[in-house]
Amino acid sequence: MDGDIALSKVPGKGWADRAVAQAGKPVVSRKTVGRLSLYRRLLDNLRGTGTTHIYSHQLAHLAGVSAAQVRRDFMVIGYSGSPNRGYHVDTCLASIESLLDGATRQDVALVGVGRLGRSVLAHFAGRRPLLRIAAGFDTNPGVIGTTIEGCLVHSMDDLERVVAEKGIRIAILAVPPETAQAAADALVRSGIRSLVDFTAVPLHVPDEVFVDHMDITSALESAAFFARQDQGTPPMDNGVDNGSEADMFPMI
Amino acid sequence: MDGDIALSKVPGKGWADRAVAQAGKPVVSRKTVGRLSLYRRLLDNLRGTGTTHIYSHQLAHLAGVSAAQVRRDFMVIGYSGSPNRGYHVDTCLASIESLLDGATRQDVALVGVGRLGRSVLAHFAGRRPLLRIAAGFDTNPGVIGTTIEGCLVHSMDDLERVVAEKGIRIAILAVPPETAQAAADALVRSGIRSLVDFTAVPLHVPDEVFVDHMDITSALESAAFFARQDQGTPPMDNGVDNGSEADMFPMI
DNA sequence: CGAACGCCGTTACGCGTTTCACAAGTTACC
DNA sequence: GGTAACTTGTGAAACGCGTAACGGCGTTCG
Ligand SMILES: NC(=O)c1ccc[n+]([C@@H]2O[C@H](COP(=O)([O-])OP(=O)(O)OC[C@H]3O[C@@H](n4cnc5c(N)ncnc54)[C@H](O)[C@@H]3O)[C@@H](O)[C@H]2O)c1
Ligand SMILES: NC(=O)c1ccc[n+]([C@@H]2O[C@H](COP(=O)([O-])OP(=O)(O)OC[C@H]3O[C@@H](n4cnc5c(N)ncnc54)[C@H](O)[C@@H]3O)[C@@H](O)[C@H]2O)c1
Repeated sequence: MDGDIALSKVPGKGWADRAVAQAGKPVVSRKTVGRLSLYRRLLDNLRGTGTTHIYSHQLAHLAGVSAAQVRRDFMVIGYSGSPNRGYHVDTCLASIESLLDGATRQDVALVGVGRLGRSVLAHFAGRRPLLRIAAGFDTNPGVIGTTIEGCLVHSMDDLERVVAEKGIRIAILAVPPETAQAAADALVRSGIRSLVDFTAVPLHVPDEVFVDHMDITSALESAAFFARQDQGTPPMDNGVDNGSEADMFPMI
Repeated sequence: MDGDIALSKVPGKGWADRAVAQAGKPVVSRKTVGRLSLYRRLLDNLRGTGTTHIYSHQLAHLAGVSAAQVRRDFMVIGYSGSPNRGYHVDTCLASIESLLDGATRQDVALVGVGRLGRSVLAHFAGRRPLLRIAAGFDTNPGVIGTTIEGCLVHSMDDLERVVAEKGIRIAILAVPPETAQAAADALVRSGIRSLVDFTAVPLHVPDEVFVDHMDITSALESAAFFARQDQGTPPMDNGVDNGSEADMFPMI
């Protein structure tokens, strides 16, 4: 895997690494994007409950991060809340979504429509209008041609053609480990830009391609290792920062 | 001194962050454990090909990390290779496994035996003798009582009892998001120590419990975000460190 | 035989991220 | 009006972690 270092593009040197780059394009690290995605879900749920404003430490508590982290993340994307009302849920949400979702819809390819693939498919079906799993690919003749959760499964032979036709730039890889690298190669050839990989194999792809490795094996083995240690989660956890533990949620 | 100036060397908190703790128990970071799990799989495959020795830069290439990283990781766990032969696959593997696997078998509980749960089950079935998914739990009456991949599915009502009986300290959480926190609470009550969470919800558990969050939604949204950026993963990749790019694999 | 090479172990360093801490602002209440 | 109690925003320290670099040591070849 490629670790999880951020992606800052430092052109010169010192430079304003945080905040917005001059071209309006904010430079956001990988981890920050992941948290923003989480904040978005939380705020979305929150809006359903009629909440209109929220403080950083409240959102932090929901997200399981520190309050300073929340404020910093919002600073990175250039969103400001009122000093005493906290963050306005609607505008905050809009600000995050304008960054995470693009202006146009992005289609995703799912390579390997097995158990895991189907689970992912079901989970994402119709959840984000601007992020749609638009095509499946497999080698199993029994699956090719069928439509699962509104997603048509193609043959792997058609991968490059379909990906090009639909302008797909994101792929989810859920094939058996042995065929993972070959499938990744095919995806790269067809011009993929981002890859979410579920195989246990570290893929070799060009540096321009973003890869996120969801290594379930490592996760479980890590869990097993730390289950034997005295303490579970040594590093960061709930930063109280300010405010009491009690009456955390009067919330308007 | 490390950073810039020796400011606070307070023994209470600064502490020896790296290296081994004095009690022979190595202090290994979460990320290092994850990489060791990866090395282990790679070395295991490698052994199948008859390879007996491997250099740090070769293993690094396979794992997609830098050679210095591999050497440091092995230093952390106290394994040394021969200066000129590289690392001996068998002994290295034994060293990693003695750290990752414990002395005794660890049983794992799978909570939520749906599509995702079944996929995980199939993936781990009989793969690690010392890490076994020993019990499933679900609320669906159609699933309770059945045996899937050699794993008997119990009712959620029996969770605390079965977990206690089997001495389970590790759990995989794959239930619908709405019920995730309640299931986590039940697991914590029954004395769980580690949790691999697949729901999109940030769980609130005591600090002693290790939690690894596999957030597929964030992963995909991050992938979508970076697919729109100009470059994908610019920073470090293949650490050449030394040695040429060509003839990377003469290998014995 | 010795010198040059290649790899390992280790230490020091640098970078990215997180947290601390405080100025500035806003509201509410006396 | 004044002040007390909250916020947010943000510079700067602290921290975690990966990388560069150097010494050491076997091997190999001149
Ligand atoms: N299930 C997990 O939780 C888990 C954990 C770790 C890793 N993984 C990995 O995820 C992958 C998928 O797991 P799964 O449970 O869905 O397996 P699965 O066997 O149910 O599904 C694999 C699918 O890939 C298809 N396929 C096979 N070869 C292919 C190829 N060359 N090109 C395209 N499609 C191909 C198969 O037809 C099948 O539909 C596996 O690599 C597994 O190791 C899964
Ligand atoms: N599938 C993915 O890739 C993906 C991605 C992100 C998140 N998730 C999450 O993973 C979870 C499982 O996904 P899935 O596709 O397997 O869903 P699923 O519906 O196929 O399986 C859920 C299982 O949990 C059981 N269940 C329901 N309530 C329960 C309870 N209170 N206690 C115990 N078991 C209960 C159900 O009977 C079912 O068997 C979901 O929360 C989903 O959001 C999955």
